[in-house]
Amino acid sequence: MPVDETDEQSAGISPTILFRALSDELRLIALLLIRHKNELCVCELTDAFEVSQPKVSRHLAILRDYGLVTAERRGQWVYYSINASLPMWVIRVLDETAAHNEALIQSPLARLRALAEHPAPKCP
Amino acid sequence: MPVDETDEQSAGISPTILFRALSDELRLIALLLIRHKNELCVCELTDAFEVSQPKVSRHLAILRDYGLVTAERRGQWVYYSINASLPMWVIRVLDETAAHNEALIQSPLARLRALAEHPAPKCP
DNA sequence: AGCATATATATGGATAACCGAATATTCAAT
DNA sequence: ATTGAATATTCGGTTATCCATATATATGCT
Repeated sequence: MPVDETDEQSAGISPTILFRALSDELRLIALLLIRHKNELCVCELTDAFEVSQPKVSRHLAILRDYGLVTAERRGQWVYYSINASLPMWVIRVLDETAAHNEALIQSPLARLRALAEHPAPKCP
Repeated sequence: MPVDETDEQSAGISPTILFRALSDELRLIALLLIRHKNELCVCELTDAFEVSQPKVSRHLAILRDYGLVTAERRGQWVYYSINASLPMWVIRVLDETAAHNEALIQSPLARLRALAEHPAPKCP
């Protein structure tokens, strides 16, 4: 289990914690997707990754415990966004990573878009 | 437009691997110190961290295996430097981290400087 | 109330990461 | 060749991480 993030906001995240969060591919890509789409709910990410829902939920919980994302419940869905109080350098690390590794998020992003289209997604 | 023709260099490091390398505090600080000082040998880092030599050596081996640093033997010493063929975005991630977390490297850096001074260091 | 959907958590087990201590290797100098 | 210093590697053990499965909670609808 992660860490005790007692402070709700603006806590300068420790670099070691940040990089540990990013060291898992699903967490990294999820973060980049969330940053790219502004917000995403669990079922969208579950579809995007084609993995089990508990797996996505667990990793999102880690990102939340680390203070990287915030969760907002809206109806039956829980939407995750980048924590607005993250220091800018963390955002720059994310964007730098995204900008030079487009292939990373490519297929899950394509799946996200496909779901937004025709096949009547169950999530939104 | 793709940039890498010389595939011997410009080793595109996987973001996941990069962040895993940085997720250990000793490795992260060692990397930042090496970047700051241009090159460092094992005994200097061992003194800077005040930990055992095998521990430093093991972590440097990981950084080397991941392609983040290169090692050059000079006499009895082995000097580690940042891998010159790392993509720029990786360097920017490192510098961004260093610039906004000065406290991280503070004490080992002070110890490095102290060693460069009076007490006749054994390494250099 | 009762059912369906979305999300979260708990459990047990496999694998990986890290560590300290001991041992190897490599080089320089006698 | 032997010694000593610097570095690298191996070994056993502990802890952390990840996973799949099962179950729990929460919301919405009828």
